[in-house]
Amino acid sequence: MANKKTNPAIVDGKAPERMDIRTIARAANVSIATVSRTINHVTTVNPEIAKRVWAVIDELDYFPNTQARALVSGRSRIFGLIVSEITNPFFPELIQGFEDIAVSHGYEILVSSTNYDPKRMTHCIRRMLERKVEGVAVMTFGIEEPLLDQLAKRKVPLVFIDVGPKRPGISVLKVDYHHGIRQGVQHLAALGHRNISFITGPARLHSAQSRLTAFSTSLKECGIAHNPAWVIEGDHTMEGGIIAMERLLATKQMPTAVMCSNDMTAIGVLHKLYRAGLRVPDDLSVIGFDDIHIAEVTIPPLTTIQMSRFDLARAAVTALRAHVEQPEDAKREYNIQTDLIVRESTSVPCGTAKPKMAKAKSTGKS
Amino acid sequence: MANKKTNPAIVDGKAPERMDIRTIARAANVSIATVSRTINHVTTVNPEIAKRVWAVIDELDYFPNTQARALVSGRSRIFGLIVSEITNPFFPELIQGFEDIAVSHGYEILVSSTNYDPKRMTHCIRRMLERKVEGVAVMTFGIEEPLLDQLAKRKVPLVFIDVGPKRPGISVLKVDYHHGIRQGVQHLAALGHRNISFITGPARLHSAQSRLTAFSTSLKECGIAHNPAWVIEGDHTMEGGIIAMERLLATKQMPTAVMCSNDMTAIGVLHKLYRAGLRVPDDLSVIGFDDIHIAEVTIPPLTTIQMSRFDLARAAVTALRAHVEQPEDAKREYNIQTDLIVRESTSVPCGTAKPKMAKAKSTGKS
DNA sequence: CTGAAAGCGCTAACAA
DNA sequence: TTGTTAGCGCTTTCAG
Repeated sequence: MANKKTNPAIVDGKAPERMDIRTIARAANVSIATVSRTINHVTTVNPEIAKRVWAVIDELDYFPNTQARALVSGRSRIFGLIVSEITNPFFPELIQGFEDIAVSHGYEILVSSTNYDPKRMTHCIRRMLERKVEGVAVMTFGIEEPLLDQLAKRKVPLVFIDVGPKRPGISVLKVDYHHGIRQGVQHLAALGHRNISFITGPARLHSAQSRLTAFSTSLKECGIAHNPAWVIEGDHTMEGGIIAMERLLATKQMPTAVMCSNDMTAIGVLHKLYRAGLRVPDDLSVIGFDDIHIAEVTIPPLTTIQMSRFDLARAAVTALRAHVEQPEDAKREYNIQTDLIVRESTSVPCGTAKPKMAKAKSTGKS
Repeated sequence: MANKKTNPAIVDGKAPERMDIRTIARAANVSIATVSRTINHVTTVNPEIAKRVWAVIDELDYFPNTQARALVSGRSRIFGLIVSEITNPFFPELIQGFEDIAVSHGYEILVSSTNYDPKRMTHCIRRMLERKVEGVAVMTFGIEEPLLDQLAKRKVPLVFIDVGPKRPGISVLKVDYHHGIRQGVQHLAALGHRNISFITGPARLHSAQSRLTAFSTSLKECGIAHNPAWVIEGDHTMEGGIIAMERLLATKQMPTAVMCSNDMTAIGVLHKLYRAGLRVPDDLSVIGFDDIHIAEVTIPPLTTIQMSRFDLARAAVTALRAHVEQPEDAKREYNIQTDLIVRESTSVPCGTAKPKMAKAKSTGKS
């Protein structure tokens, strides 16, 4: 009784129940192969016929089954995106860009946040592998080895930030931390600051190290002494910023300015200073890093170093696509710039030019 | 002549190239059906054999191809999650919870933000349909009709916030705005405020309307007059909060307290007041809504009404799973509570005697 | 340029 | 309890 592919819709005259490629083929009076070619814009299809097929597709409101497509073609058209923690505003802004760009190129994205938990990381890699992602952007500012092995073993194209193994299929987004951080230090130096503290990110994160290194290098460039007691370890969270600032307040000699490894830390610092009754920037200047959206409205608005989420997202997608679509001309490295954004959390050192006012009132505004 | 499924790996003695179910079956000396049953924990499999199969699976580091599985079973195990804008901190916190819970039940999630753009919305529905999501949580605080039609037509289970059509396969998360907002108004009233302003969300969003209604109702309950001039339309963004506050500052008679439809608006308000040289809560009390993470460290820390992202996420996943797995006992409605969190942005009205310590769960630290 | 047919890797009857 | 087999909906040779 070999009825070929037995689509009931075809057997009797009733309205097709299953909206599949066969239904379209039948309605357009062509073979499923032709429908497939039409959908995939294969140029050898007779334009007349293609038009007819499209008409049917539109009329019946048909769209191909992605699962089936992926299964047979081996291409899922999904990119994975792993971030440290989605609740840090930096990441949603990055995700947004990544999504927009990926989607505009026909890819879907699978986001997952690891919360710095190796277990989660492993699990999330596994999920991505199961869903057969065609590439993964690891935007965690720090590489976990086991992760890498799992992914590399399956030969999934990867993009990292800052550092990554030099291997085919892997690209790295090189962030020029030094450029922006030097601007920040110079800005502080120009204001007259000589005693500058730095609150780092988690010590094991490579990007946090890079930022710290950029800071001390810049300090040297400005001929400013580097006081190790003023380097406090934070963890890129507000809470970490608060704790770090507490520790800083407890030191013998206070700095006149603080640079933070990211904006969330700076927000924590601002908060702690507020609690301590200290004014920013009158008593202490504060500089952040990232330039997340809310940095514009902190009190006072945060002077910070901008790292473009959009550039990061675009470079990541570009790299991944290159690996998938034209492996030969996939670049190994992409450069990302950073730049100082001066707002109002920086000023001359305490006791310098501006006379202290008795009351903490509004500081200079635009 | 029918070599069965011709897996080259099986033909010769070399290491298997394709890691599929057949490779496992062969290595474990069973049929692929048995492997499939083992993986799916079908109880009729002989424990001895199952053990052997699992051993092989572990050894070869095999995992099933999700695409194939989805294709044949008709179950993608993907839930869609649509949010308004991922860059509003409220949403990442919700996404995080949704992801955690969904993943713990074996579902993957596809997130997309509409940015209040109907075009994006349509496109994103389409993408979800193509990926064959088994359900969609529409966490946009406002329904767009066309969206609904598209999804409903395909009979995809849906979860909405606040309102949604009463139809099988659709659940609604009823947020009890009134409970928390009344607490807020009472808190203000107890402090002595009689002149209270409300900055709304986008007028077309149902949730924004509900919050406003809850506000005016609560006002009446406290016997406070409702002054329409003090109801300003915002848009749930910081910028909107700034603009709304500007308009409020321009009114003839200023209120002594402001309630905001969400925390981002409140943050904008705080910023504008800072700019205007006004102190919070001395000159004006401010209350937010949502209790996003940074509300704890705004300056001053924000008194706000908490709506649990985690409860929302859990209810959404629960509802979706119910529709998929036990349609008969899927609930139509789920209730979400809201509660006042008193911090430091509220105090007695300007000009009143001495501020007294606010009671309730104050989070005053050091 | 178009159609027939062979699977992609897996699940789910149906047999044994 | 286990194995055999027929597809899920689509892409892709390979003929015609």
